[in-house]
Amino acid sequence: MKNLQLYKGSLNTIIMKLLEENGKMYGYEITQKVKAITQGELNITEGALYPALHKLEAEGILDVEIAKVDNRMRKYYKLTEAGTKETVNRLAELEDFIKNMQSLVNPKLSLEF
Amino acid sequence: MKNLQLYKGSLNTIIMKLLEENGKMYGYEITQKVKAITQGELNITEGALYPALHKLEAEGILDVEIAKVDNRMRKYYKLTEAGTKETVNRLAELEDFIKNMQSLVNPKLSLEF
DNA sequence: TGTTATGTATAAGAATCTTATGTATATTTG
DNA sequence: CAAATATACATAAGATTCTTATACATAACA
Repeated sequence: MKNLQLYKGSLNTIIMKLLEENGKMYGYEITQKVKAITQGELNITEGALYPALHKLEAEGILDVEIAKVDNRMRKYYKLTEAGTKETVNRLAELEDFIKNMQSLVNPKLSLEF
Repeated sequence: MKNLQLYKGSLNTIIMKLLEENGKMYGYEITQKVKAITQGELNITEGALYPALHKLEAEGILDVEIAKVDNRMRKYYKLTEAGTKETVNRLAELEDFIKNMQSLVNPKLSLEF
């Protein structure tokens, strides 16, 4: 993941959300999708992505399915049942995180909520 | 910092923002303030806080001033000039980060902006 | 008098990331 | 057509940030 310390710890949540939305994706596709959505601001590095995918697979969050397209290997990942449930939690945690950060950074605004 | 991986990398920004707002604060005060603002959700641990403060001081972001209150030591930290400037950048980065995360997590919503 | 609160500090280890490198095929460009 | 870029996966070394545990010391409370 390129750019900022702030993104530390958010990669798993990003991966899981994208898979929840798109059914299945392969690694390179995830990097391109994130780059597109953030208009080039966030570039996930392979050194961060692939170990993260392998770990999520080992934890039973993701399933993998190997394919060959244009003579090149692709590893499609998708959420397992457990992974789908866990994604709900992660997204709730992310929402709380964002709310807390906004409260910290913009205390006046948070009084209105 | 207790709780979630998500908060990784956000501690420096939190510290700097609180100091920008409150002029000067000491370590323990920061932990209590954060706990109060997040309604107990975010508990900064000493093992994270003190090394972070020392590093920010070494980087010239913070100045320290030692005081003795009720026979107990306090180290008051405040932003240096450079620190004040840097805080503006960090807060802008945090805003971008939050926007990007919201785009990733709620793509439909982001289309409306 | 023991526990909790206040206050700072560090060390060992875990987790996550960057940077660099490696392998391989396909496509584009000069 | 050769070189560069894009596609696609992978890992290893090192940096950074955090958790957990421990340490020291005073004040307040039960």
